[in-house]
Amino acid sequence: MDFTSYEKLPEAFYQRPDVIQVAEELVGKYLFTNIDGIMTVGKIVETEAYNGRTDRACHAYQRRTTRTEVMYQPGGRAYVYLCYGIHHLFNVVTNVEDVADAVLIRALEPVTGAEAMQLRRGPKVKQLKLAAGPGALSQAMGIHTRYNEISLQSELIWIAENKSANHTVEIERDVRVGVDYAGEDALLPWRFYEKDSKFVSVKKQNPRL
DNA sequence: TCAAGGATAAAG
DNA sequence: TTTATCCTTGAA
Repeated sequence: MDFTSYEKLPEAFYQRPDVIQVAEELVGKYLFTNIDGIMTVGKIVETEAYNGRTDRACHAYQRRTTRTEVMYQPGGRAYVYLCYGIHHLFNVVTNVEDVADAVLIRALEPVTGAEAMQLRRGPKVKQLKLAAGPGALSQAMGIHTRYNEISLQSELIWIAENKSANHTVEIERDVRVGVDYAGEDALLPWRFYEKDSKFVSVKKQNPRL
């Protein structure tokens, strides 16, 4: 696979003030990991935005603790945390220092290293499900909470765009998954995914969006 | 439908 | 120190 037309997103991409826009623009970009000597690449097909100031669904909402501290760091780092004691969820920190925002990366379409993803996920997992869902995605890509806080300018985990792609992906918008605890903020249309992609984790939940 | 599982944050 | 809860998954 030739990646010469792929360019790593600069810190400035992540440090912009509107996490909603960043989440939307991350759909169609490419997540790379080079972990345990294995390069894996997937096209991002599903994301969610979390806003630390207004959004009850965000871990950093009205709190600055050991866990959420990384979200207060400058954009362009990884926020990886353990969910339900089992799943490592990968987020991208956005916005500037002291302003806590993040984008959850929820699903990928495998591009390179599908065999490695299959090995990490287990033999029974279907192709379409290799990285469909945030926990599955991290397992497929080798992402672990040990990589919390690392820079996305590193050679371990990064995101790139394909400069030679001549079509933009069509993007659908929906409510976020698994945030019922957030009251009315659970109704915000802050999930973005590639229209008609079979690699998305959850189908449309609110048809009016 | 439901159990798995460990870290987190707030309460005691 | 205890306890409820969690940005989920896959097998029943």
